[in-house]
Amino acid sequence: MKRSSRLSIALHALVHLHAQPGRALTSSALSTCLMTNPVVVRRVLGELREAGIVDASKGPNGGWSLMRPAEDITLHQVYAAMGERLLIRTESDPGDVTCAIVRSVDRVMTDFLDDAEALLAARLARVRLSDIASQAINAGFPRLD
Amino acid sequence: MKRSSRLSIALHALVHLHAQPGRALTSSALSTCLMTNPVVVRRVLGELREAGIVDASKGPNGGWSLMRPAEDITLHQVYAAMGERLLIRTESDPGDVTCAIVRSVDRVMTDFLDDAEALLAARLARVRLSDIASQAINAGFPRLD
DNA sequence: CTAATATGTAACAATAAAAGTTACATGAAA
DNA sequence: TTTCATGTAACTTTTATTGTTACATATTAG
Repeated sequence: MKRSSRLSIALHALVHLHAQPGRALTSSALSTCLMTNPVVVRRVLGELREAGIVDASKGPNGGWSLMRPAEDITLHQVYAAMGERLLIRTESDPGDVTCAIVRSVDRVMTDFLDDAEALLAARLARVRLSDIASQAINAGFPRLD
Repeated sequence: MKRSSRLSIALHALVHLHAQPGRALTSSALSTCLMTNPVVVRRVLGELREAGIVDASKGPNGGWSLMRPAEDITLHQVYAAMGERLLIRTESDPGDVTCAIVRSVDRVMTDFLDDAEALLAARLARVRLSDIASQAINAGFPRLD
């Protein structure tokens, strides 16, 4: 699989959990849907568990389930829970800090990105898991383009 | 060096060119300042050359120079010239396209990111190379924090 | 003209980040 | 108490980026 697919995996898993209310889904079952590995699913959902978005139960009939309705789960919560960065941070060589030019480039970029990050966070907060789920249901036709 | 440092390298190089008006700087000289390799500098500045931001001349006394004043070079132009992405694109497994959930997650994220990208582009267009350069000059004291 | 010098670029190596995998300890439930 | 699922460590594989070497091409000074 490609890079930075963790957020995509998380959202995909959450929609599946929402689509199967009442019963818990195992990381093994989810990993089949998501075409990945059970451990990868556990790693991703583990972070969402710490944020109180999902919960896991062990033993027979165990697995993952949502901790609150899809209307109350925003993309921003998911994004924050995973410590993900939507913005690529431009990095300079740490050995280069004595150069005033490098430092000012870094400062300008950092200021810009912090600002942009706040902007994105506000927008992410407006998208709910239920929005994605309803799109998935409406788009039940096999459009492959 | 770290990941996604190309934009940082580009800006750093541009400020150096601006700080030495009149004469061309070689990729070798720049690579020393930027603590990287001449070929890396040529690769990065080569993209800016195609966009008409800098130019390169060969032979003795050759090297790189700005094609227009720093006031007329915006971060957006640099960013666009390099085909860089400030936003990380979340990627799903291509084999997964038959799943309606994956497709709708992708669609929602793509829409969101396209929207955010446009927002960022507009903000980048407001920052000029001269802004960064003047910060570098004002910050001539050795603050290492 | 030619020697010196700089870019342009291909090809390959090294590095680092992300994901995949295996293995097993831990805990819950029937 | 057996079964099943998570939690997590350790390791391997994969991929993206950067670094490096090598050399062809072009330009300019002398």
